[in-house]
Amino acid sequence: MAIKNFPLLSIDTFPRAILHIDGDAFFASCEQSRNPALKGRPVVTGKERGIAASMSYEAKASGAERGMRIFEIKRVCPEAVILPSDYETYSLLSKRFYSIVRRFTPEVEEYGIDECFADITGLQRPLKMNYQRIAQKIKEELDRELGFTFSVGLGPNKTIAKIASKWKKPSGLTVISARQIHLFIADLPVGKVWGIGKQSEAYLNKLGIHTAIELARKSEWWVKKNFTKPTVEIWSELNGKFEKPLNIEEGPNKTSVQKFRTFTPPSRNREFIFSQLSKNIENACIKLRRHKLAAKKVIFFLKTQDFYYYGTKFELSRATNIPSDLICLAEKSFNEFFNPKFLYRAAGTSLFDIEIENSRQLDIFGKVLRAEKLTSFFKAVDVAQKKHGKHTLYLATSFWANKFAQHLGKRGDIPKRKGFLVKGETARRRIGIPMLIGEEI
DNA sequence: TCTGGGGTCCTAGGACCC
DNA sequence: TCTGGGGTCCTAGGACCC
Repeated sequence: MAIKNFPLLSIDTFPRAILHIDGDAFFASCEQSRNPALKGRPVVTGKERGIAASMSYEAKASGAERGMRIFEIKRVCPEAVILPSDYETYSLLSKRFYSIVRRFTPEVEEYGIDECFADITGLQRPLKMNYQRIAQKIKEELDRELGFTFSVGLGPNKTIAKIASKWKKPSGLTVISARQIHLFIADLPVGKVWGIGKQSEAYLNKLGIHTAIELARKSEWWVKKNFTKPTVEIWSELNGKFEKPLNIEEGPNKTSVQKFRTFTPPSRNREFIFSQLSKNIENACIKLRRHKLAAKKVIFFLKTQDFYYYGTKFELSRATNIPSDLICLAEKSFNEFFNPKFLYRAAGTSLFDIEIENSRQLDIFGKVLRAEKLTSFFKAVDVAQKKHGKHTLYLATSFWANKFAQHLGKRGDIPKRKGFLVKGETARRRIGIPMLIGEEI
């Protein structure tokens, strides 16, 4: 099964033609795209937490690196423009990105906010272009319409397409046919291969494997003996096979929703910590409602200053996306996982067993009426928030968390900058009206 | 590097059943 | 019951990704 050194042939066949498309310095590029004055200048995002999340190539050239402290960035690159992350804008551009790729093929996997896979197998004839030309065309449309560059890789499967898109950055277009793979993986450290993490890398090293080609050349028997499914699939794809199908379900096909936030400084104040949890529950529910989903299982958890997690888990009698239900539950169980002796750094919730929202479903106690009322009430809240801004209306239990956020002037409540809105989007204002939700609703 | 915030998938092993 | 073997379902937790 090991690959051999084939001579390079002029005709390369692609049993499957898979693209991996990656936005270059995506967050920073989004900022430059919406504010042309920033083009050509070093831009760094991540101001809100003091750690660089993304940076433009101009900033990278000055020595800025991902994960650096903002004060370090200022030292190595004093002229850098430092901005807070604005995920709403980034995901907006991300959607435009996917839709441009979908002009060419419906087989698109939205893999991350700044990257996707696309299957263009069999499109040469209908598009009257070879695969490389199709890749080129997609790249041109992305670069032009979004106002920044993308790096594209073409290969026989996802693993190789990933290697290809990374080959030349920024603004690269790299083609790796099955018979050229060995040229690209000969010096590639095995830990750089998509899906090989720290653990696997260490284990592979122990077995004497250091480069991707050394793994590719092992026998199937050997790989199956030493590894489980994920690594076996990677091995197979390094040998040019197509093993990992694209997950092309569009939009939100989530299996879980998590909202989690660290607060500084850490706290042992019960009221404050509960309020943080409450706020996260609210936000998780907003996310569910936005996608018309509801969850049947929920975990509430706290993270201590020394990185231990404590939490509790519930299965509900029916799926919900109503925060007051969950907050009630969190309140009742809070003492099970909160210990006033500990210092906490974060609180969060995770919702899973997700279903399509269905408010008509009767709960075992027949509380459907109240549930329906609440559902329509929170629908109205969603509408109001769309109009006035995300953190204008919130539950009273989240009051302290919101106060705290305002005080720090960060997170989620960044006003949209004018001139960058597409139709239907409004600039946001922050008002901040706490409201009480009681049983009487 | 004293450490964000979201996710997905896989596997081992226990519970339970015949 | 002293004695197997086999199946399914579920869960917790690990590993990995951006």
